[in-house]
Amino acid sequence: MHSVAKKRASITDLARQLQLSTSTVSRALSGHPAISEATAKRVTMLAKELGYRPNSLAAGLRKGRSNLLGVVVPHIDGNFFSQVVKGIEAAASQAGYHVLICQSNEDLAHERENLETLMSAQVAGILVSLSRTSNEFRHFEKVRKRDIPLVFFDRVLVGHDVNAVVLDDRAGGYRATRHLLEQGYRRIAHFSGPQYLNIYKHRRQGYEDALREYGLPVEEELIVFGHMDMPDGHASMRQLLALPQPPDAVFSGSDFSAAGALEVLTERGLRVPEDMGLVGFSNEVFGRLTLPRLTSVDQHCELMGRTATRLLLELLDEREPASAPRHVVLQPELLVRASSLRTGRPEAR
Amino acid sequence: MHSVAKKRASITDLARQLQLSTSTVSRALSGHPAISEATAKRVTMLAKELGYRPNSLAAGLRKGRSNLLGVVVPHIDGNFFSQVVKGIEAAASQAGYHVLICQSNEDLAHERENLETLMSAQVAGILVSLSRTSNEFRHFEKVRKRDIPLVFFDRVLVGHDVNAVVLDDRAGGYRATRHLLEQGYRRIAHFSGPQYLNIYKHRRQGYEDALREYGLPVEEELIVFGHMDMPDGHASMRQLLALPQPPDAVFSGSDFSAAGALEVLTERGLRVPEDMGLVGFSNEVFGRLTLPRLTSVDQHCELMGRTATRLLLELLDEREPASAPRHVVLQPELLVRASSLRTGRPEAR
DNA sequence: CAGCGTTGTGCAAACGTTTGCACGACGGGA
DNA sequence: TCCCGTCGTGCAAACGTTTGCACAACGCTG
Repeated sequence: MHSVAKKRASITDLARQLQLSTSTVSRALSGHPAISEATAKRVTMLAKELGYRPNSLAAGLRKGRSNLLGVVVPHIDGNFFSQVVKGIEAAASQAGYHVLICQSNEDLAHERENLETLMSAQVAGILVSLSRTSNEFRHFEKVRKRDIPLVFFDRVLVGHDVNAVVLDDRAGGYRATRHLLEQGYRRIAHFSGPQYLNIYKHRRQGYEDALREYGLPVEEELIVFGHMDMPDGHASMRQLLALPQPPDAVFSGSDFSAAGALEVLTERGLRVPEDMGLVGFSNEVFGRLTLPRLTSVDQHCELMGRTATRLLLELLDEREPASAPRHVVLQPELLVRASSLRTGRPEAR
Repeated sequence: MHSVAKKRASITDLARQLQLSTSTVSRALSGHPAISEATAKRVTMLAKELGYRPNSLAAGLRKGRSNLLGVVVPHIDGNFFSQVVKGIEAAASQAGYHVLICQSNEDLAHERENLETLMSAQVAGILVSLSRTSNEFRHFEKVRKRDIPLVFFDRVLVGHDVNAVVLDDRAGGYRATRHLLEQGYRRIAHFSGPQYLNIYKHRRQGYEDALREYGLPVEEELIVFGHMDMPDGHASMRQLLALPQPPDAVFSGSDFSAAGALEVLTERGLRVPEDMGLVGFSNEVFGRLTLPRLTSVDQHCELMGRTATRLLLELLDEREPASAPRHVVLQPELLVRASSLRTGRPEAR
C-alpha cells in the first residue's frame, strides 16, 4: 500500500463503475425526477461506498456561482460581530453554503478590496456590515451590476434603500432613556458615534424622543460624539464632569464607552447608580461582571446573523433580478441591571 | 443602457482584444518569465482597464486546489477564538488566500462533517482547533490521505505528533501558580477541564510543578474538573468552600470559571484577594472590568492565529508531501491584576 | 551556409460538473 | 398496424483557467 495521495472519487469514476453516463450520475445525485428509482439507488449506494463528495469548484464553475457566501465585517473579534458571524455560519451551513469571511478593519479601502476578492471567488451572495469609515456607496454598485444579492446588517449607510437586517436602534435608544427617566434621572447625557451610520443616529434619535416625551430639552452640551471605545468613554465622561452643570445619568451608545465612563466615575468616587445612572448598548459579556452590573440594550446578535442569512438565501432562490429592497427590523431588549436602578424597583411602569 | 447583469471579463476576452492566445495572457498575468515585457505590459494594462479579476473557481479546478484555507473552530464567538480567527484571516488574506470558517460546536460529529465539506470545497489547507469532545483522530486520517496540509492550534489531541501551534500552557500554569505562592498563598486550588486536551492537562501540570517546587503536596480534593464556564465556576467554588479546609487561592484554567468563582465569593462576602486569591486563564476582555480586576494569563491569541497560518502557508509552499511534523510553542504572559495581589507589591521576585 | 540554442508565443487538453437536446424503448389509443 | 407520448438515458458542449509540448523566428557559432 503506497501512501500516494489518493484521488478523490469523481462523478466520472462512479459513471464508469456503474456503466452509466456522467449525466445520469449527476442527475441521480441531485435528485432529478427523470431518473428511475433503481438507478438512483445504485448511484447513491456506490457514492456512499466510495465516499464520493462533489467537487464544488467544478460545480461552481459550471453554474457560474459557488456555494459560498461572502461576509464583510469591520472585524471579527469582539462580542457583537463574532456572535453575528456565529449566526451567519450556522444558518449558512444548514443550507449547504459555506462562509467566506473578510475583515474591513473599519477601513473603506479594505472594504472595497474585500468586495473585489469576494466577487472573484464567485460568491453566490454577500453580507456586509459597513466599516465605520464607509461614508459612500460606489463600491457596491459593481456588486449590483453583477446581480449578486447583497444584504446589509446592523450598519447601513443612511438614505440608501437596500436589503437590510437592522436593529430598531431608535426604539433601543428610546427605551434606554425612558428607563432612566422613570428612575428619576432628569439630566441625561448621551454618547454617540458618527452620524452617517444608522446605528448611532437612530440611538440618538430615540434618546431625544424620550426626552421630548418628558418635556425635557435636548441640550447640545450633553451629547458627546466619539468613536465609542473605552478610552473614548474616559474622555467623554471627563468632559461631562467638567461641565458647570454635569448630568445625573448617561446613556451610552456602546457598552465600551459606558465601561470607560464607569472607570472614571469609580476613580472619582462617584457612586453608580446613586450619583450617576448608566446605561450601555450591546449587552457585552462584561456587562454582567462590572460593579455595578451594567444596564444595557441587547441586540440579539446571533438572531441578526441568522435572519440576514435567511434573507440572503431567499434572494438567491428567487431568480428575479431586482425586487424591491427588503428590510427586517429586529426589536432590541432592555436589560435592566444595577447601574441604572436608583429606585430599587426594577421599573416604574 | 440595459441593466442586464454584466459578465465579468475573462482571460479569453483579454486574449481576443489583444490578438493573443489565452495561454499568453494567463502567463503574462501570473508573471511567467517567458513572456516579453512588452506583451506583459499590454496585458496588465488592459486587465486593469477592464477590471479583470481571475475566476478563482476555474483556477482552483484546473490546479486541483483552491486559494481557500479551511478553519474549524469549536465556535467563533468568545474572545479567544474570535481573536485567533482575526489573526488567521489577516495572515491569509495578506498571502492571497481566503478563509472558510466552520464551527464544530464542540461536537465530534460536527467536526467530522466540517472536514468533509472543507475537502469538497477543495481547500488548500486546514487549520483546526479540536472540539472539547474530540477524543479521537480517525477523521483526520482522510485529510492526510489526500495530502492536504493540516495545522492544529491551541487544542491538540495529546500523544499525536502533528503540525501544531500551541501555547506553552505548562509554563502558563506554572507562572500563575508560582505568582500565587509568591504572594503568600499556600493552599491553592485548581479548576481544570478534560485531560485528553493538551491545554487543560498542561495547565494542571504547570500548577503541580509550582507546588512541588515549593515543597507543597498536590492535593486531589483541591483540583476540580469541569467544563470551565461560568456556571461551572459557581459549582466548583461552592464545592471548594464546602471542604473542611478550604483553599486560600484558586488558579482557574479559564477566566470564565474564575468569573463564576468570583461571583460566588462576592455573594458570600469573601474578599478577593484578601481572603482568597484568584487567577484565571485567557485574559478575556471582562477581566479588566471585574471588581477586583482579574489576574490572568494572556495567550496572544491573534499571534497564534497568524503563526498557525504562516506555518500552514509554509507547508503549502514546499510540495514535499510529508516532512516531520512541526511545532511552534508560544510563550504565555502573566498579567498581574488586583485579584491576586495580597502583598501590595506586584511581584515578590 | 548549416546547425543550434534562445526567446516568445500558440495549441490543445485537462480539471469535474451541469444541462439542453436528442434518442431509443416501451405502452396505449386510434 | 401505426403513431404518439412518456420515460429514462446518453452525447457533447460549456464554464475559465493552467500547462506540457510544439513551433516559429532570430541570432549566433563553426
